[in-house]
Amino acid sequence: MPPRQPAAARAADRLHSAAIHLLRRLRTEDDASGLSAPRLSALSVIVFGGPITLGDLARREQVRPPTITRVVRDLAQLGLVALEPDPADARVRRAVATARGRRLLDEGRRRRVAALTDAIAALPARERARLIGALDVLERVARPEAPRAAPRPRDPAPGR
Amino acid sequence: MPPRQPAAARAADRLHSAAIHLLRRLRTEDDASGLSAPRLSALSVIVFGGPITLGDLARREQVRPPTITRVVRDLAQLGLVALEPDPADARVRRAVATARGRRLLDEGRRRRVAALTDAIAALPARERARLIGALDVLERVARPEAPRAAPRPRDPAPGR
DNA sequence: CATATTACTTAGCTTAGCTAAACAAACTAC
DNA sequence: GTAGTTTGTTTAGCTAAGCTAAGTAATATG
Repeated sequence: MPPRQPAAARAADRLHSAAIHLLRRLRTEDDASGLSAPRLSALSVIVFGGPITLGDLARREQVRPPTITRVVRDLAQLGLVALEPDPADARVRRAVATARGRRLLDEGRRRRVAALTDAIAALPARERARLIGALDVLERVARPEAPRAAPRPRDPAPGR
Repeated sequence: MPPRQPAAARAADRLHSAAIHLLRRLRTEDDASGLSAPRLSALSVIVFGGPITLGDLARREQVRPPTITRVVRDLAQLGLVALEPDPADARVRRAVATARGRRLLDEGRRRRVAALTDAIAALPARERARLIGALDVLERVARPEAPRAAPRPRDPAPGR
C-alpha cells in the first residue's frame, strides 16, 4: 500500500538518501584527526557543552553510561579532556575540554566542512539561498527533541 | 582565520549537524529489523546489487575483505543471503539475497522512512514546501558525483 | 535512620573494524 | 608445462565501541 502522504514519503526518502551520502562524503576527512567518530563526537559535545556530567553526555550521545565512562577515560588519557568533581554532588564527574582538545576539534571541524563549504559556496546564489532557507526546517525535522527553550540552535556537534 | 565564505561555512556546519541527527533519529527504527547497521547495509547492497562478489561488496561497503567475509557469513547463517560459486572463477563466491532477505530489507525501509514521513507531513505547509524545494540542491551538494543526466534520484540503498 | 534512588564504574560479552598471514585458483613467463 | 606471481577469500588475533548485569558510593526520602 502507498503511504498516506505520498509527497512527504517521497521527501523523506530523498532526505534520507541525501543525508547518507552527505555523511559518507564528509566522513573521510575525519580520519585525519586521528580520533574515531565516537571519540570525536563526544569531544565535540564536551567542547561545546561546557563542563558536562558523564550521564548527560551519555544521554546526548545516545549511549549507555559504561560506554561513556570508557570513551571519556580514553579522551582524558589523550589529554583532550579533563575530569573535575562536581562541587555540589560527589557522585558526579564533569568533563571539560582541555586547550588541546579544543584545538584538535577545531582543526578537524575546519577540515571536515571545508569540502562542503566549497560546494555550497560554488552554488548559484539562488540555490544557495534556497538551501540555507531550508536549514531550520531541516534541523527541526532532524532532531525532534531539539532544545526548544534554548535561545540559539547552536550545537555544532558533529555527532558520530 | 575565518573561512573565506562565512555564510557557506556556517551552512555547511549546520547541514553536517542536521544530517548526523537525522540519521541518528532514523537509525533507531532499524533496531526493529533485528539487524545491525553494517549487516543491514550489506544486505541492502546484496539485494539491490544482484549476485555480487565478496570483494566487490567489500569495496562497495568501503571495508576490508575479512570484514565482509564475516558479515556475509552471518547473514547467510540467518538465511538472508545465499552464497553461490562463480561459474567462471573458482576462487570467487557471490552473495545473493534470499526471499527472506529481500522481505526483511523492504519492511525495514518502510519502517525507517515512515517516522520521517510523519515528521514532514506534520510540518506547516509553508515549511514543508521550503524543505521540499531545497531537496534538489541538497542532493547535489550531498553527492558531487550524482548522476546528472539521470531523471530520477532513485538509489534506495540505506547505506550505513 | 533505613531504604531507595542516582551516578558512575567494573566485568564480561558481542559486533565490527583492522593487519598479517595462509591458501587456493588463475594468470604469466619462460 | 612447471615456476613464480597475482588475485580472491579466509583464518587468526588484535582493538574499539556498543551492550547488560552487578557493584559501590553518595544523595534523597519516608
